[in-house]
Amino acid sequence: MARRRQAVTIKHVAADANVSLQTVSRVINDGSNVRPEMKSRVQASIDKLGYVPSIAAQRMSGSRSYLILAINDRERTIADWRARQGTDWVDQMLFGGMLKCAEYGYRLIFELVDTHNDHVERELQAAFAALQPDGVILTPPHSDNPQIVRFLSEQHIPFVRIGSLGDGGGIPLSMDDEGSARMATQYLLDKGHRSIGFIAGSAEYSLSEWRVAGWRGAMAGAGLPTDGLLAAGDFSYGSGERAARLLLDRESRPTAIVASNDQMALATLETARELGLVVPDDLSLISFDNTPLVHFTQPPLTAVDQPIAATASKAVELIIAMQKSEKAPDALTVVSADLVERGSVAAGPAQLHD
Amino acid sequence: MARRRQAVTIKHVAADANVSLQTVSRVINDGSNVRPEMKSRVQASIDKLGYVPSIAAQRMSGSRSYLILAINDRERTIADWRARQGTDWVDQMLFGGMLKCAEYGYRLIFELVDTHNDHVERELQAAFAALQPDGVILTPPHSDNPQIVRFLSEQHIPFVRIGSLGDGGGIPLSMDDEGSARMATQYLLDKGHRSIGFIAGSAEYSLSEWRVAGWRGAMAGAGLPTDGLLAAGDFSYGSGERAARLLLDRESRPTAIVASNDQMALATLETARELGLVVPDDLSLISFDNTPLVHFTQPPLTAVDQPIAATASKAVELIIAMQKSEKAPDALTVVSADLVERGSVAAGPAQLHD
DNA sequence: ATGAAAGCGCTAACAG
DNA sequence: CTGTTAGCGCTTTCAT
Repeated sequence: MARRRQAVTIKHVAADANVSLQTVSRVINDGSNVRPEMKSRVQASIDKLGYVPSIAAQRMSGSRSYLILAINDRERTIADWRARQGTDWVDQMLFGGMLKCAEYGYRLIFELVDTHNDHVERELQAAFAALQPDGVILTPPHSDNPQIVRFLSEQHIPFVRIGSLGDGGGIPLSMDDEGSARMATQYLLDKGHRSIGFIAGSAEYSLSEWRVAGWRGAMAGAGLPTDGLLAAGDFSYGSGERAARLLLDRESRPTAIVASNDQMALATLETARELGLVVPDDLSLISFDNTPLVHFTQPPLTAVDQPIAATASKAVELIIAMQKSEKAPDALTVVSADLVERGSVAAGPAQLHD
Repeated sequence: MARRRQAVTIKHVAADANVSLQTVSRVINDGSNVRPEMKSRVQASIDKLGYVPSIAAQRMSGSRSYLILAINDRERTIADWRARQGTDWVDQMLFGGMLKCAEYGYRLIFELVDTHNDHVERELQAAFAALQPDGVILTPPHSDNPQIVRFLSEQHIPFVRIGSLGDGGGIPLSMDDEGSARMATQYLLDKGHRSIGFIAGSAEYSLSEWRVAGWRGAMAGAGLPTDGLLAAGDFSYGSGERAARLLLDRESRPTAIVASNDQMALATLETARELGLVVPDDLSLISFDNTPLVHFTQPPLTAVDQPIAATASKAVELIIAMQKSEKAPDALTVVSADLVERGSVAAGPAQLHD
């Protein structure tokens, strides 16, 4: 390969505009301390020559790298890719994160990291040494991984922790899991349901307990008990089956169930069918996440839409803002979720008896 | 932000191993012209210090950037992301491309580019100036965009053109569209079908016509006519509906249909239902792509699996190989596709009359 | 408000 | 086989 050189560099621009390199650099960056007329002259040369700075050179000179690392769980991500069940977490991360990056001239780089791994720090160190990103987006369950959080804190780099309360550094960013679960439960209560089961997600994810808390809160608010209505799951289809069976085999089974993700909702749907229950007539069902499969079930699932794209977009904004201001936002940032009504919820007993 | 420096650089390694920078550099790279004992001494220091080279510095010094650009169509990609129908093209590209990159210490950067845009060249130029990638993966319809191909040729950089025959430069890489369509058609012929309709994809994609050619070839091989059995589509659901109606409203309707992608197959399925036809009893159906939705239809769709991950992986391999060898492979590389049998194909008339 | 000089981490080119 | 030198493109000092 021939030794590649930059086609047009800051030198060309400087020569064309008849100014020093420094002035061009100032115009490219904050633009302070440059007379307006100089600025426009330089800008004209930049446009004329189609100059775009090399991020490698920018990074080399101790400035920004314009790279943001989005770190996801390797095991889970690869499993999802392999399964081809339509889980679109990665897509939505890109949708929100990448497009927002593009607005600011940044690039998003995806990185898969094993949580269950002694070498996490080593892995991260390698990625950092190679890329020197300006910021990092952490997704669950990494957001609460102490090793990762400690490492990032030491780097003195802005990092956003999605689905974490943020103790130990970094910028916490929540999708309002508790509020969403409360909303979904309240929605069922309003429809006349009184006995509402809940299938929890993996305890490895903090958001799992928040969702449980939201459901508990709504039930308590309506003066209803939750005994025997909570079943543990781990986000997998199999765990959803077991949890659904546990809830539905009871003498007085719930008339509605909220599942902590779509896979477990799908399992619940299937289990209900096996038990001869019709959704939504005999059992109302709300799922979490709103991945593509909710469109294709029979009936389509009413679901809490996890605003992944909006959250990723927000994460990028927070990182870029913090890079400039040097300080993190003082409050927890929350991106709220919506409930998408489809066909898996019917009126409950209380409403039917009206 | 404090001025960030590399924690451990080539200098530290050189000092630790008591050799020159150059020797360390040699060990990092090809490793030629270094005595084994030196090499292992240097390697020991590298491991001890956890040294990883900065790609920015490597790029600056005129070497590789270890960055590969995967270019996708902006409009279509964003539409898919927004629709959340489970199209997993991007995921599978990452699955194959990113993991293969990681094996070689490269990174994959996703880039969205508008095909229908006068500024394509400008867009590409900007991405190149900023990142200076070592190679590019082009996906349809960009693979046959003359402006893009010309620009990349001028960059003297290896680039792979997925779904293109490759006139005008670059490394062509095919998913064997013609062969797959022939295989799917032959599969239906073997099942006893004689009247097999075909719904074509957008003419903007070369692969659309290859798929048609495969179908034609199989039909011709069986001595069967294709008159009136070809319907045009553009990969959208709506176009699939129109095409299906055209084929199924005929006096003597086909007993089987091959659709050029899943969305159009889904539309065909729905159209058949509206016409009171049962799939697969009254109509057999094979779709192309094998995106997640095929699992969720009623019945699940028998489909040609587009090996996107394998293709992306191959693309990365080709780029890296070419970077080293300086020369492109002499023949068209083909990644072959499989037919995944599900529930949308039944025996046709010829077999039933046996 | 502008310019000049130094250096980031690495490798190509050239010596030895 | 190994070391030295120069320079990639840019930004940070530091002058003016």
